[in-house]
Amino acid sequence: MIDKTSPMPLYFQIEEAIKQKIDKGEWESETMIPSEREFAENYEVSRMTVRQAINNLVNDGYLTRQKGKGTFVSAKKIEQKLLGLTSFTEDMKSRGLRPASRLISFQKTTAENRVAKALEIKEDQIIYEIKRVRLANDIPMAFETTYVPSDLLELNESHIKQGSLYSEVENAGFVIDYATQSLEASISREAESEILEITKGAAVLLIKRQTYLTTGRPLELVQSVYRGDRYKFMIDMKR
Amino acid sequence: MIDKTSPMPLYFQIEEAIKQKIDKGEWESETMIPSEREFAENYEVSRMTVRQAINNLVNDGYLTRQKGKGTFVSAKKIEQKLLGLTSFTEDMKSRGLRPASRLISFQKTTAENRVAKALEIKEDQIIYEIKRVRLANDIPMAFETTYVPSDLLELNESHIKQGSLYSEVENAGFVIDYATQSLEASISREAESEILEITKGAAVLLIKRQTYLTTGRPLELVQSVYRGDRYKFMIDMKR
DNA sequence: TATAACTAGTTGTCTATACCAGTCAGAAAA
DNA sequence: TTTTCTGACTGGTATAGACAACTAGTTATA
Repeated sequence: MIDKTSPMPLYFQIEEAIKQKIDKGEWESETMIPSEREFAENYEVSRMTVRQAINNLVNDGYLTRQKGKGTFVSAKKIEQKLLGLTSFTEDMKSRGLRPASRLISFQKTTAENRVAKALEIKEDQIIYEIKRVRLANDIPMAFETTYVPSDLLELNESHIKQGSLYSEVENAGFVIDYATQSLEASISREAESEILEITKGAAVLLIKRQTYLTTGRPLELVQSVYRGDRYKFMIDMKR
Repeated sequence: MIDKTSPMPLYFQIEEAIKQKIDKGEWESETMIPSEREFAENYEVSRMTVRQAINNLVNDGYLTRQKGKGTFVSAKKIEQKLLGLTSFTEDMKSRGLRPASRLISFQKTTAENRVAKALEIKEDQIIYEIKRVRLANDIPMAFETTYVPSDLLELNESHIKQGSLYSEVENAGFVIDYATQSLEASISREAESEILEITKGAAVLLIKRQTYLTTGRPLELVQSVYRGDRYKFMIDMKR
């Protein structure tokens, strides 16, 4: 499992071995992984070498250490890293609210000019268009429209209904690299007012997000209309 | 400089010592810092301990290593990270607009409850209250109110008019550590409408920012009302 | 029974040492 | 003069061991 004659550093090999077990689901979230001393004995390396491997994985967010207890597999990675940026679900949970979604429509269609530009595709290319109402404690919070190029992923309604779009992205072997987001204040139009259960002309927060893969290709364009009276966008910038 | 009897880990003390030299400007960007072996000898600790300190600073983006050459101070970090978060001026410049300010009022007053809580001071404590209109290409963009505890800094009108508040902070030897920000959509009230030259009831973006020093003390509370029709808040999340 | 002390297991900190792998300048050889 | 080599520097990898700090369960004690 570990090749001491390889030019690859031992700690790196151990790192990959652990990452694989996590990615393959052998070690699930919250699982305690073997202790540093166990690793050291099994792989016949020093404990410090094991620590270097684990340290890197902790820095990358794969693992969490707890003094006196052990080292544990972190919750899913993408959700953590782009927290608040990608996931309505996580955003609401962190505020102590119960998130839910109601699918309004799901269809394949051709990209109109504005969307095509954002997704860097041709105007007549087929895309998925997903419209959802996002709820917190059963109160409508936002109206969200997502656009995804259909040549990237194979999607159907059940994917959207039960799980995260991002787990599908992962399954397809794609990795999200970064996202850009814009926020602006506006006044609700007729269409949104009804769905969000607010009066026409009420304040709304328009959030537009574009997510990019490590390949450089845009994965999605998400446009959300949040209720101004119920939603506050929070952001922390450290050091 | 390093206290071996302290309960603080040695690597942490070394970390802080290096950070200080960087923050104080003693070691500028691109400067090569002493080698790991030098540190070890000077502080009378093992090289591995020095490496742990440096590793953390590399992970935090303060330093970069180059095998065979040395370890170097990274380009300025605070400006990078907090850019667009702290400075209206920089924000506008990056959009190709010409920023300007018009001072509406500058006074010493006592903190009301809400402000006192945010600044973590007592309700009757003296604070500066600075009200400004922020302009971009001579068009009113935002109405900004800043609150700063008066025991932290000595401020007067000319400080505000000519320069940045932040250069005063620096002069006083303080270092900004992090900031939290919230954004929400609302409807303009009478008072702002006039100043921002918009109709009452137009969409506005309320931005509230709290800035904290490395000492843990809040430096300022800033409340801004941005015109919804002219301002879009942009944010990039990488990795 | 309730509390205190112990114990085995965990990660955290630290040492002293060794050798490997790039970098660069100056000495030696062509 | 130009090229090559050598040596002294840098950070990178790895070892073996020690003790501290914390956790949780067990055992001894009041």
